[in-house]
Order: sequence, then structure tokens, then C-alpha cells
Amino acid sequence: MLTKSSTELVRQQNSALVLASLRRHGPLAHTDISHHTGLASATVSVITAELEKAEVLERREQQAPAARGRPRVIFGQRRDAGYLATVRISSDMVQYSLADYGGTLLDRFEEPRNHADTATRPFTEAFVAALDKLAERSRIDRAQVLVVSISSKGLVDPVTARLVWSPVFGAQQVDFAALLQPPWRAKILLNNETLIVAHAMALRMEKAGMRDLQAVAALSLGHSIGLGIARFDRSGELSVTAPNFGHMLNSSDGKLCRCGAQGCIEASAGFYGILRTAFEVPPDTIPAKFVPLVEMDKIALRARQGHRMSEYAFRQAGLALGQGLSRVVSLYENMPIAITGPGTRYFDLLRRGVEEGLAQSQQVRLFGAPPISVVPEEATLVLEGHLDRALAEMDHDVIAARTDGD
Amino acid sequence: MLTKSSTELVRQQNSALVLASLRRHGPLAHTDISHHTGLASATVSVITAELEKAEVLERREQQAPAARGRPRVIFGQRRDAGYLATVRISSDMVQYSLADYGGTLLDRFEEPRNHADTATRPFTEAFVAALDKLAERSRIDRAQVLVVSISSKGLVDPVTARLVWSPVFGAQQVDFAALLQPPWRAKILLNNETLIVAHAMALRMEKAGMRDLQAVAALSLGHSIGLGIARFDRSGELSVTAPNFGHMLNSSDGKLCRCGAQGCIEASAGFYGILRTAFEVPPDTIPAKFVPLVEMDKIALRARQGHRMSEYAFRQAGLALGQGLSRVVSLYENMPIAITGPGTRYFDLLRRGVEEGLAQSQQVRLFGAPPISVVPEEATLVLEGHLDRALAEMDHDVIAARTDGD
DNA sequence: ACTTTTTTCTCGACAGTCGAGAAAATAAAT
DNA sequence: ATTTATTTTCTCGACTGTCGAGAAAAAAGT
Repeated sequence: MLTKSSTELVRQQNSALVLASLRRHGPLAHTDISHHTGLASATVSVITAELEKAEVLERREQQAPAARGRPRVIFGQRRDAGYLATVRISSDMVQYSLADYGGTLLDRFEEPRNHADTATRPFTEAFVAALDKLAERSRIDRAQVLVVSISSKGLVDPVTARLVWSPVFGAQQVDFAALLQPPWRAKILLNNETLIVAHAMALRMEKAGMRDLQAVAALSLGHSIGLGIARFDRSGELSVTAPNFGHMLNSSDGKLCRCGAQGCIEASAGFYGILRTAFEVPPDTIPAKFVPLVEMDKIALRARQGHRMSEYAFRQAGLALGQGLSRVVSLYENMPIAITGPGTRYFDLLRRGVEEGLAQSQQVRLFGAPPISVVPEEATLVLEGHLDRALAEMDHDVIAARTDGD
Repeated sequence: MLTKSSTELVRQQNSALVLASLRRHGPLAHTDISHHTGLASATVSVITAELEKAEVLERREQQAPAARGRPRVIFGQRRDAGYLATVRISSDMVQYSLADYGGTLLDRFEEPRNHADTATRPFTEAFVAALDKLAERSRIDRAQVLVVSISSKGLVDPVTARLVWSPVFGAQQVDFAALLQPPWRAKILLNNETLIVAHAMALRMEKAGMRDLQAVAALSLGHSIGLGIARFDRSGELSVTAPNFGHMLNSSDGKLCRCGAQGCIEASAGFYGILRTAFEVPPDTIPAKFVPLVEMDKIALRARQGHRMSEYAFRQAGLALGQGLSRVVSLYENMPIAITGPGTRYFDLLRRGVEEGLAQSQQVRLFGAPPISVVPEEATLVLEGHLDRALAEMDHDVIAARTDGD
């Protein structure tokens, strides 16, 4: 149902607009804000004054006077208005980062994980300890950290911040919200990793000035297969989802997936699936929960040298991916696809299969194959996405607080 | 990007809210409007006064005084504020309906179509003539018809009101906007038929008071297979799409589809696909473009009597549908599915296959199978959907006109 | 010192919502 | 017939918000 509007909501929306334009274009002067947002100069004055009083914006002198006339006053985020932490959970390590309200990275470290260790307890303890360390190293009070944005592979319930199913812990759930007790008061955001990647890709493409960008898909190739879809809705806002692509049914070929089902895309295109085909292991067994990259590199090397079964394994993986993507574009719409993750180093071997799989649907025949780009540095994308989401969340809270606070 | 807000937009939004509540609950008194919308009584007064002056609302006396106190003044749409026509194009006939701004049906007739006739010209001429007839029979000036809402199977470009690909005309496009010259000035809405059905189903379920309804899918079974997905977005508004489900790749089994591709869902589950399997026609030929219902009934009868190949054909069709639906819930989320169309009369034969296909994915294993309901009267649903969409469009235009008009 | 230029700030007009209470209109009670 | 109770609609003033225009500020050029 529609919801009623009011003058206060107008102010909220326009304040959000000002903060968003500052995020997108960096520190701006009064005039530029007015120009970017379309708001009247007088309105911008009121809003910036308010945000200044709320101690989230600060005035900075223009360093290079350049032209004549009254010098501009530049508004920028007060970097000490709050802090955010991001956590990227992989099967073999966990990355922790800390940034301020201005979006500048203050600290970053990673801790190895033993992927054989499937219990959640050691992990959660290390998690809490690492966050403490993160705050301590930068001498920041834990109460000042307003958002902790976490990503993992697998299925996630973003509302309760619960990890529902993950390749690392299986069906053992992890309740992140429950982990951080006072003095932490941060809001916890938990999302699928590839959702974050899709978000970051959409941002990049939008900044690159792509016209008529409706949607973007990000496909992450690795031990597991992840897909994120970012769409700009009617109002132009970005809404991102992480469908269960890796475990979508590909074909009733009986290939066992580590999720327990048969014929998942991952069972063909995940690292263990490729290894299984290459080594002609029976399809009803899982050869290894975790396949080291060097092992995959060996198979790829053999494939490139002409070894039939290895070549075939990558080809089949590509085919499963291509068919899956053809279903994605059939069920959504044509959209650019960015492929990322450690599996991109084998994309030369996958490409033919992907193209073949894509070509099999009417959607692709009618509208052509979606443009595919390869973006290997997944870690950068994940950080970008985390930052944007966490900062947007902080901005949102700042504006919401205005009404009841003060 | 976000867009700026203003006090005028507030009024637009709230006016829309008032009209929408009148649509949902029927004619209402001042007090009830205030209650349903959450707007203050004073605000409702201003808005209704404005809409009254714009001649879209009228005051009606309360017939049964019931309680004591000042009698209520009921506001209702002025039925003569504008008219709408709906057109439902099927392969064997075209249905035309006319309704007023109050949503009451004024006239309805249908004209047979020769499905062997694949040229667009005779169709478009009949189309224009039928609309003229529709207006004339009710003595309504064609300029008073503000919206014509058209639905067809196949692929549609809703922006330009162009039929891109249809089972009837193939790749021959039909530009509906170009067909209606002055004195028509109606806005043309063109949508996939199953999109309209999904819209209507979402409305019904919402009215039935379903809690936490996120999304609804409608699956239409017939000569071709259609899917519509209706979702309530963050703001609670309904956004409906019609993915290319019927021609999504199901399996590389080589079954030729009439779209020219192989392995489409329709090639297994469309009427001609079922007939092909039942009669053991080679999968690389299309047995008939159009299979009469009596023919299908015969196959179904044989299947129910235990004839193996006929039973198998329906089972395979169900399997293709179930697998396709499992992909839908994997790529979107779990949602109730309403099955409609002439094919529902065979649902007893399809059911087992559908369930089997659904069960093959992790999504269904984790979250259970989506609830499936069968709603045979597709025509009613289509009309409901058309009316709601057309009336919403008219309401929207009324409100938008307020600003520049007068 | 004065002018030009550019930017920021301020003021009054206008549009919108809201709460409270006045006014209206009827049924019941006296 | 008049009064009272009740319910609904209408109206008024306060408040919040945006906007355009012009005043004020602040620097560079002359």
C-alpha cells in the first residue's frame, strides 16, 4: 500500500539527497550542491546548517582561490562523525577493515581460517576478538563504530543478520547480531558476498556514465558460485539481491552437489565439480570440500596443453554457467554481467562453454547475448560495496535521528 | 539516483493515496478516508474539495442514516469522469470491454480470430473497428476514453506499446500506439497477459488479508506458457513483470520449440509439446501450431485411462514446469504460485511432475515447496487486472493534470 | 579606493499538513 | 417544542518546508 507523505518526509528526502551527492562527488560547495541536487540555494543553506549543527558536516576553506569573487565554502563529512567496520568472510580467511565517516580506510588486516574447522564457536570468538583489535589499534571507542557490514558466501537472512546456510558452516546458523554486546552498539548488516559485489559493479558502471542502465549481474567463480543482481527501480534507487544461483537446478545429470541436491550449477562449475569431471571421479561423490588454487591451476595447465578430460571439465563448467545465465536473463532481463572471483583466471577455458550455454535461449537469440566483462580483483569490489552500503546506512540513520534527537 | 522532493509532490502523493483508498474500499466518508489513509481530517477536506472541483469525485447522500449525529457525506468517483477500454488478445478470439471511471463494466463482446491468419493487417483493422463499435454502442465519445489497456501472450515492449514477439504473429511487430488516431486520445497500455493475471492475483491475495506477502507468481498453461511475477517493493508498491518463462531453457533434450530454439519449457509443456510426446512425434518437428482443446481432452482422457505415453507426456510437461518453477524460486524467492489458463483442467495429470521438478532444488529443500493454487477462470482475472491497472493510470493522470491544468 | 565578480546568506511569499475546536446536522430525551 | 447528546464536517492558526530574488560578503582586478 502507498504511504502518506508529509513536509517532514520532504526534508528527510532532501537531506538524504544532499548527503548522497556529497558521497558521490566528494566535498562540495553550496553552489555545487544546489546544482547537483536541483534544490534551491536557500533550501541547501537550511539543510547544510542543520547537518552542521548535528556535527556530521564541516566547513572547509577552499585551498586554491582560483577565480575571483567570494571564496567558496566547501562542505564535507566530518570524518569523526562515526566509524564503520567491514568483515569479509571467506572459506580460507577473514578480512577486517575499519573506515571513518568520510569513507577513508583507517586499518585493515586479515586472519587465516582453517577451512577444515566446521564448528562455529572458534570462529565467532575470533570474530569478536578481531573486531576488538580493530577498534583498539585505531584508538576508537567501540561505541563510535556505528555499522558493521559483514559478507559471506551462502544464504543469509539480512533482516535478522543470521547466516542461514554457508559453504563453511553448512546449516549451522550464526547469529551475528547476538555476538556484539555493549559496549558495541553498531548496527549489523549481513549480506551475501556477491550481492555486495553486484552493488559495487552497479556503482562503477553508473559512475562510468552508462546510459539506460537498468540492471547489473555479478557472477563470482570459486569453490562455490555466487550471483548478485543489482537493479535500479522506478524511483532510480538501487536494490540488490543475491539469488540462490549456485544451487539452482541446472540439469538432471545426477551430479551430486555438496548441498546434498543433485544437478546444481555448483556441482558442475564449482572448483570441486570441475576437479571431479577432470579426474573422472564418479558424479555421486564429492572429491574434496575445498580444492586449493594450485590444484586447479594444474588442471587448467593440463587443459591448456590439450588434455581432453581437463578441457572438457572446464567446458562443462562453462556450459552450466552459460545455461544458468541464460535463465537469469530470461527471468529478469538482458543486463551486463561482470564475472569475478578466483575462477576468472580460468575464464579462457570457460568462455566457449558460457557462450554456448547462453546461445541456447530465445531471450539471447532475440536480444543478443548480454555483455560480459571479467573483473578479477574481487576483494576491491567487496570493499567498495561494503563502504557504500555502510556509509549509506549511516547517512540514513543520521537523518532519521534528526527528528527524535535534539 | 535519488530525486528531490517538494511540498507539491507531497500533495500529489497524498491525493493519490485518497483515490487509491477509494478504489480499494469503495465510496467512503470523510472520516473513513482519514482513517484509512492516516491523513489528518483537515488534510482530507482540502484534498476532497480539490478533487471535487476537478470533477472526479462527487458527494453522495448517505442512504441509511443508521446512527445519530450529523449524517455522513460519502465521496465516490464520478463515473462519467472518463472511460477505459480493455482488449484481451488470444490466439482464437479477442475480447473487448468498456468500463467507466467507477470501475463498473458497461459493455463487453468478443470477436473470433482465425488463428491460421498470421498477417497483422486484418487483425489491426478489426481491432480499430471493434473499438469504434465499443464506444458507439455505449454512446460514448471516443475522446472520453482515456485509457486502452491491451494484453497479449508473448513479448511486449510496454514503453512503446509494441508487440515484439507473439505466438500469433511471430516476429511481426504490431504498433498499437500508431493505430489509434484522433479523435481517439486514449493512452495505450500494452502488457503481457500473464503479467495482468499476476497483478490480479496479487490484488486478490492482498484483499484476502495475507500477511507478509512479498511476491506472487502466476503461471498460465495453454498453447503457450506464460509467467507473471508481482512483487511488493520496499515502499509497498506493486511492480509486476512478465519474464520470458515459456522460452527459458529447460533442458538440452533437443525438443524443438515453435520459437525456433530447442529445449524451451514450452516445447515440453505447451499443448503441442504434450501432443508431440503423447503421439511419439519426433522431437525435432512441431506437430501443430494450434491444438484444439478437444484434442487435448482426448489425450487427457487416454492418460487417465492408463495409456502410458499420454500419461508420460503430461508427466514430462509437469516436470518441465516444476523444474522451471524451481528456478524461478531460486532466482527470486519463495512465493505462492497461482496456476491458471485452459491447461488447469489437466492439472491432475501434471501435478506429480510439477512436484517432482520443484523438489530438485536446494531452495525448495531448505524453504519448502511454494504453495500452489489452481485458479481456472483466467478471463475474470485478466479483466480484474486490466481494470485495476487502467483505473490506477487514470487516477495518476488526474493528479498529474492538477498542477498544469486549471 | 572603487569596481567587478562570485558566492553565500536572508527575507518574504507560497504550499502543505496538523490539531483543536467551532459549526452543522441529526436522533433521543425531556 | 425545546433541549441535550452525538457524530461528522468544516475552519482557523501554528508549524514546517521550498523557492526566488535580492542583499550582504569577500575576494581579485583596475
